[in-house]
Amino acid sequence: MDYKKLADMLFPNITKTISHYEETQFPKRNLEEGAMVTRLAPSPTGFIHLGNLYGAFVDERLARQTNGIFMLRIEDTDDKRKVEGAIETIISSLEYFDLKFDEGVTLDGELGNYGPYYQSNRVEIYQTVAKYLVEQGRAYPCFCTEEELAELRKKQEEEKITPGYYGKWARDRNLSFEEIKKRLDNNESYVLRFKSMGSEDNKFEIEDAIRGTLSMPENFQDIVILKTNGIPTYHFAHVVDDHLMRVTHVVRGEEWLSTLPIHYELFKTLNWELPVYCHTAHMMKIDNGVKRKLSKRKDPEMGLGYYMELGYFPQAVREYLLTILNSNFEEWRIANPDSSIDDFNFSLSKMSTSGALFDLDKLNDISKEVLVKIPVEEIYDFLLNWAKKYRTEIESYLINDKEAVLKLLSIGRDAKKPRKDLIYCEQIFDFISYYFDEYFKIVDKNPDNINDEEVKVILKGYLETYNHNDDQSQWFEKIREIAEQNGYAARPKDYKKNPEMYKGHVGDVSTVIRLAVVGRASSPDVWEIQQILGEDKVRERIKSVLSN
RNA sequence: GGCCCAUUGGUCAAGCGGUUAAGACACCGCCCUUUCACGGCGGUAACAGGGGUUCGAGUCCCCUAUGGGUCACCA
Repeated sequence: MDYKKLADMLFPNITKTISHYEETQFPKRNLEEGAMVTRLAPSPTGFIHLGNLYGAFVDERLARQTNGIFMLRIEDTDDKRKVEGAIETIISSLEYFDLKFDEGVTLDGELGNYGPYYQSNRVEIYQTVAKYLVEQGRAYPCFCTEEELAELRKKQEEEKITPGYYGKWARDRNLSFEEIKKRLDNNESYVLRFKSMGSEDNKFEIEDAIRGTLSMPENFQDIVILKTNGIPTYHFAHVVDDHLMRVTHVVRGEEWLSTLPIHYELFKTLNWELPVYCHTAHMMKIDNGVKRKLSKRKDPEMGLGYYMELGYFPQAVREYLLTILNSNFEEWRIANPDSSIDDFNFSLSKMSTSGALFDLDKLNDISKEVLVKIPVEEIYDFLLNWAKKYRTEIESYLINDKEAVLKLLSIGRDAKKPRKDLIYCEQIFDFISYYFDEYFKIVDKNPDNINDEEVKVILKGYLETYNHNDDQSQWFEKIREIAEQNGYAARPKDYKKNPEMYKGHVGDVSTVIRLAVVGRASSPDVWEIQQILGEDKVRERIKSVLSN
């Protein structure tokens, strides 16, 4: 068989060679020693979840840490899956979480010299490589129809042998030139298959930067590399692109592990250097007591949009991700509470190989720690931006009462043991919403030992003695007096010693006041809140309860 | 079903042949305290099971179980 002739017949329009691309168009990158080139290569299905962010974060850390390149390539080789606006969603979601690309697809065009960065625009490149494989006798056209393949599979399953297109089952593997020409002239459609030389019985070893040495069987399937429409499959595009784009580290989910032998054989056949593979564990979710992989269909709350709508801070999410990404991060953080995460030495070998369950409690806890270190002005700005996008009805409140909001957010923050109340925007607004009359509402109940009559007595006394200019201790002294006058212990300790002597203690009294002013049984310091509310609002709220 | 990967408390996880098997989150209790939050102290709770190898096994080997992944002209 004259493979050269076959190649020319199959690809008459392909005139460039691989070395043209390797030497002229996509030469080796001139980066410093050890610089890693990573890529995020999503398909534009429009949905991006926490697991994707997890993987993207690995890419980003690696590139950032080594002064390498982090690029975005769109794997749009399957138009059935294309979703309108998906790319915008992907880019803006990642941007929200502070993941910025050095190269590749951006919101306004493409950046970098190794493009195009849409795989659909790289067809000529793939075909050039495919043509080479045909010339080498390592790729051939296959005219089998879907039905024929289904039948083949059925037969193989009945005989209980490994299904697939390989060896003697590869019907079109040894078609003669004339036969192929005849079918081509006949306009029959075909796919291009890779001719595998591997054997199921042979094993090979490969290093994975996360998992260590892997032992896998060789690939032996004649996989499709170009589909009927001339577009490559993932396997082929991955090998060609990551080689030509000079990617050094391929970070991807563990679902790719089982196709690694295919990629391995492709790289070897083309005599290209293998990238370092990094197969990450999946992020899992607990569902009816069982752990399972995150699913885009079943787990919309795992979508990044969910966190953006609730207004989680990117710093918090990044920090959380890092704790599950690298097991020593938390200890490092405790030792270096004020360092930037850029100073943390992220390491692939410290990554877990089993899937982590997403833990919202932990995220929230980390978020509290992170937010307490962010200046209130910054929190305010973030909150406002969030409101502009997701809660337009509260935007004007935040703007009109900016000073008050800043103060509300600051209560108890700069103490030696600062309060850690703030987690995410939705929660933050709820936390301060009592300030706004339109949102103020009494939601909790008075203590059981205090009936409505008693409540009025207490509030009446409070209103009569209230002086907005009292300092905090003067103010609380008065509350103690009210407590005592009405049969409550002025100090909780007294009450604990002799509970039968009192109706309750000063805490009960202040709860009544807190409820009238803030609307909730739990809140930061009432005196501070009152100072922010202003005298009129305080008196109004007390009066309103009294008049009920 | 074949192949591949995984398996330490409720969760995330240290651990690389000898440890009282760390730590964090969650939970519970106590303390601080006018509530809450913060903080402090303490507590419950784990090596999936069975065989080996070894003086000694969470750590090495084998089997089983469980979970996950993958077996497309999807990525």
